[in-house]
Amino acid sequence: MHIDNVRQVQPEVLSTEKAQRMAEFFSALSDPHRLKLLSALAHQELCVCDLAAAVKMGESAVSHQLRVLRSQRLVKYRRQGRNVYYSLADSHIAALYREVAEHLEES
Amino acid sequence: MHIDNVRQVQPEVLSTEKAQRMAEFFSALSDPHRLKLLSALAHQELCVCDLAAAVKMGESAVSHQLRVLRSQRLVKYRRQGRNVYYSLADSHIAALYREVAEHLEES
DNA sequence: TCTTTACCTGAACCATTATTCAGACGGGAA
DNA sequence: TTCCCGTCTGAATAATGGTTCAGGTAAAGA
Repeated sequence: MHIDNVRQVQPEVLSTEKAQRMAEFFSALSDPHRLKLLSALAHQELCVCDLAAAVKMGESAVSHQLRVLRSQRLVKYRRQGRNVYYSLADSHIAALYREVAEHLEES
Repeated sequence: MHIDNVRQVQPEVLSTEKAQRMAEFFSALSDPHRLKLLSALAHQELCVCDLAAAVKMGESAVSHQLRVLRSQRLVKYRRQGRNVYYSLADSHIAALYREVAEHLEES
């Protein structure tokens, strides 16, 4: 054990609150079905039933997953008649996607 | 249901394999303790017992979490005598961190 | 060699999360 | 109003993930 190293690093460690918030954000991205939904929405705005058909999931399951994405503000939505149209919330998501894709390409 | 929209989007949807790999990557980042470990390593290289002290976890728990980070190549390590020193694997991690922090700042 | 320190591993237990099903709500059309 | 369609919700079950404990390996020193 090297107490001096520990003391140096301790103030740099993420606070529990920030670590928690960040973990919740990554959790929202840690499911293949949700990533498929996002990749579909990256292309165009879609309503729930179309999303379900595009990624081959039940509509209820899609609705549950969209709630998770909504809770982290990854998607936004608008109601039009009987349909609710979802789309990506902001541009960070696309940048994030590229970063990760790049990391995963490296063998 | 709008079959034309579904047909347009379907080829843009992530393949199951890629979605799976990406989900596993984000899963590795979806735990507050692992994020604390990474934030410590972003500052300097550390051995397991110092990491455990810095983030106030048991050494066994740290070892388990490091295995997850290793499996996604988020960290690398080298043995020196009885100690194993861990550090961040590459520069994408820092960029990723900034992207997410920016997203989370937006209220 | 025997002991100690640092680290890793597997299994058990507990907590969290995903999926499905059934039903409810809300808007539009008859 | 009544019915249908699209969407959401809550509960039950199944699966996944984290922590702890006990034990096991590897390296250094007595």
